[in-house]
Amino acid sequence: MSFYVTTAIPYVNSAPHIGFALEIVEADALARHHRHRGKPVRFLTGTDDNSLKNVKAAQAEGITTEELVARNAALFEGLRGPLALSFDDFIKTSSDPRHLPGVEKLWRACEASGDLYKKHYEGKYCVGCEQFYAEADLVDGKCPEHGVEPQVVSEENWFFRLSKYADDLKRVITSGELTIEPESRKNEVLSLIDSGLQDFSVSRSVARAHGWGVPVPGDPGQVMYVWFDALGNYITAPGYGGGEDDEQNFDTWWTNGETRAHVIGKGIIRFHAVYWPAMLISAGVNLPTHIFVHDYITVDGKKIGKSLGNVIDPVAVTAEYGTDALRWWLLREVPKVGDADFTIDRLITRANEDLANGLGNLVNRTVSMVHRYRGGTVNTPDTLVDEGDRTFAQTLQNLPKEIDTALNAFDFRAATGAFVKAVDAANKYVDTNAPWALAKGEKGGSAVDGVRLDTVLALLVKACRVFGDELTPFAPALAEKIVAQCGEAEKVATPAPVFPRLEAPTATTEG
RNA sequence: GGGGUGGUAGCUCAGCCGGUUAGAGCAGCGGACUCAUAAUCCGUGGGUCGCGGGUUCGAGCCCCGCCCACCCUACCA
Repeated sequence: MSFYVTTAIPYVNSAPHIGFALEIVEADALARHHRHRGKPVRFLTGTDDNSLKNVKAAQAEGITTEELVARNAALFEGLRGPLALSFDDFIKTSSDPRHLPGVEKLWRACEASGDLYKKHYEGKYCVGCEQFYAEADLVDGKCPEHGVEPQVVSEENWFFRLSKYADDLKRVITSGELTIEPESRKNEVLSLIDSGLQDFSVSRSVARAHGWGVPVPGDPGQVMYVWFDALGNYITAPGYGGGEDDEQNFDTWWTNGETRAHVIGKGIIRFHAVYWPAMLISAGVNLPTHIFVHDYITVDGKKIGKSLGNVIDPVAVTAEYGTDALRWWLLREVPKVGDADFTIDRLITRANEDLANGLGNLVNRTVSMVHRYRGGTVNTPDTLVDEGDRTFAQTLQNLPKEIDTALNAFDFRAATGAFVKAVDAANKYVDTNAPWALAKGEKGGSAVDGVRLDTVLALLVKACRVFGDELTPFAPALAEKIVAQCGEAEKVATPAPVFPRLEAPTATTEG
């Protein structure tokens, strides 16, 4: 019955950008949707604190790693208001008391299965990437990503016996026990598994980690590879490895949960769809049921990068254009497969088109007419006899199901698209039935027109109420305004625009 | 080097298992209406479906090669 959804936990060496906003808004839309449909929902997000990159970033600023992590984690947690997020839990892997015991338990469970072993390892390691590079990958002896010479590292590390799990992984992914969406990503993972899985290092020396990270149980000279501990957050947060109450909580959301979904970006599939399930199988813990992989957001046609100077601060965008506009763009325009290009212009166009002109105007004209022609009172007919009325009523009735279907497939664009289509149908319905003409007819003595006017207005109010309701997962603030505006039972509130058109920024800001 | 994804109207994208004249929205053009946030509604122009072959009665969809963009991953077959 339950729905548990997570985002990846970003490492916090800088402020959140719009790419993470996409991920967390998608997860939020899912959480709100299922909550709205009456399911028990738990939505987790948090920060990956134990990355060596955080140590480096802190050094560069001359502050302690703890300070840096705390400060930047606050920026991520602070997205809650600006993005209207409804997460139930926020875990910080370096300071949350639940995390350490849970990850230790996970480690020991893998160890007990005989899947952790020590091996001598030597290689060229880039601190920026936190990974080893083969000689051939280096460009002029330097890391292709960061342009610096990697360190030569030689040490004994713990390894995880990933090679052992190829068949298990293939089985769970092929059978759908672990669903990977979109399908193309699933195929990608399967071919990745087929290409051969090698054991991977799950620890590093304390020295290389600058003393930062989760100590390996029983081996104080080593700390866990950051991915090992970071992935663990998905189960340590709901209570794995905690006390009795925690374990009960863990059973509710994970072990016995109906849906356990991870929303992640395409760059970290291997960790989530290969390493993580293997670790869980090894530890005897249930697997996630769904992994949804989103692509990236580009800005003005270019990849997001600090060096390019095109980092978009989602908080600044919402301050300028509003939370609903940004959420709406993320959920309405980003395709399920393929990168999406963000521009302020598109954000504005989308919001004005759908939310102001389409939905907002519909609500406004509907409520206004109820006031103008009926003094704010809705007279609902007992039955619908008109063919057009029935068709329209059917459209409204179908909408929730269409949204369900789309969101079950993680297709946000299809879900919001179905919504917009229904709003369009409502605006057409207004014009087709021309309530103003019916009002005229009634004034001229036509009782038939009067009855007809009641019916049309009642259906429109119903439509607006349905829209207010169904909009909740996507644009919660606007949804609430619409619900309030449409009133209850036979009364509607005083008309006032629920979503004023957005103005484009003045051209003087260019260049 | 290997694997993958995308390349469909000016723009953003749909096109399920191959099946009539390839769709939507926006932008453009023309018209209607007045309840409404200069909103809404109707009509309309616009496409060699990246390129070249092939399979088929029939291909945007399948196969082969190539080009472009992006992602993952490696010197292992």
